[in-house]
Amino acid sequence: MSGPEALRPDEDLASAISGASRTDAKRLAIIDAATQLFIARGYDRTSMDEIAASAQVSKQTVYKQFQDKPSLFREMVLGITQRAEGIVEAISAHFEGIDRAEELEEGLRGLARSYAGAVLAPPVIRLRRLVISEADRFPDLARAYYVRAPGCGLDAVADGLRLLDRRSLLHVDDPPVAAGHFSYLVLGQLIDRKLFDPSDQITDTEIAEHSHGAVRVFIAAYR
Amino acid sequence: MSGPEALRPDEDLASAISGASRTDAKRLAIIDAATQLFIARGYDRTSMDEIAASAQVSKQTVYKQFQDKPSLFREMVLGITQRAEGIVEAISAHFEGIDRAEELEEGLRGLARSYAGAVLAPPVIRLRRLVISEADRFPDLARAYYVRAPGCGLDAVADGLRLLDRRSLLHVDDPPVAAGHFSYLVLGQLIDRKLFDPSDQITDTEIAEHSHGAVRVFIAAYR
DNA sequence: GTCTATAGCAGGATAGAC
DNA sequence: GTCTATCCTGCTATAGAC
Repeated sequence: MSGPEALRPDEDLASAISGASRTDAKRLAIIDAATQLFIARGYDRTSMDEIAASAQVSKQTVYKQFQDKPSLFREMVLGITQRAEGIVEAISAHFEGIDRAEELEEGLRGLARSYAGAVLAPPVIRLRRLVISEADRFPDLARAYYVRAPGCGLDAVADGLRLLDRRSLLHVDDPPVAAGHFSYLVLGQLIDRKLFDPSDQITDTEIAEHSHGAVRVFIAAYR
Repeated sequence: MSGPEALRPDEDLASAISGASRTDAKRLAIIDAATQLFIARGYDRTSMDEIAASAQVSKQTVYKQFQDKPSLFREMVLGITQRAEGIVEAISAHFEGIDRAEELEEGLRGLARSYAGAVLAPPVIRLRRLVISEADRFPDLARAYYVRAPGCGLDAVADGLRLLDRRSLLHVDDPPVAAGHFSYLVLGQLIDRKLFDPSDQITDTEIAEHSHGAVRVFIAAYR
């Protein structure tokens, strides 16, 4: 609501300069605490008391800022999802760096490694599990997340493959389908492992080896 | 515990003949009700009262048969997982039916279709989501499920690919790795869609088209 | 506007009748 | 061994003090 664009007399100077009112700061603290707790403990096992305590705010303040627990959960998930854009840019950058045929295999390997590294990062995979877990209770939220996170990744890969097709480095008739093949060759099994076993620490070496095989298969099919 | 192999004096004749005591029958009814409810509503949102009511048994009987809610959940998941063996046999049968090079592509397509159909069946995918959802609370159970269900599927595919390699229909140096490629080319994206959107009805036609593309990529890499 | 206190309720687990 | 009734805890959400 309020932002740095206006000085309102009911705010003290410090908060006006910092660009956020006290209530906005508390709102952020609440969202932050909710993010940590929901991701770490799940929806049902996180109580509004815990969120308030962790945000160092009273429970009443939480209910002033957010209508109820479902609303807070929605805002948290949708807010965090916007940060997924970083991955998309990284994917595009990798593709654009592939100019010549000799660079193709190593370029795709590098892409696969950073793609997998981003998706398998502990907070990211935990958020994925959380959203999947609550897909029955929040079906619209799960669909929105799918479009914004995995969907955007797939789109970025499709765009990149279209580029490589134009550069005559690959033959890609149907970029979205090919993007699905690439993405799930690279990510499918690793995501599954992490979803079922949160404690499974997938090393960079494993990711690299897995990416190597996945890229080899992909290139064999689309060269 | 008890079964048809022994007549025990503390059971009446009818239950001895039927092979199950009254308590065993109730135990089964409880497991059955728990299966339906846990899969439909999740762990936290299913109460022991509901399970008892659905099994037409008093709550006390539930607690006589099962120590507590976690125990009941564990038995339910491990019990249902054993039925996954049907899929494994179907996979093996498909592979063994592939004898000649002309049959390869269509044979693998048929395999892919029935593999995907089995894994994406609503109760199966819901169980998968349930186990993933509770992976933090029941890590041992999630690992056991992964080994018994997706793991067995992967093993069966690896065995089949080894067979096709021996028959010189494919070149498969590392069957487990190739099985991962095949399985996640076929299943990855569809599982993801269903995990995020339970209401997404994937048609047989979609499965067939997806399988077609996945098998084309796989064969291009492993022929 | 923020905190303390509490209403109201649901669910897991148990005690005691039969 | 099975059912009815109950205890206790923990949670969401709100009312009222300051």
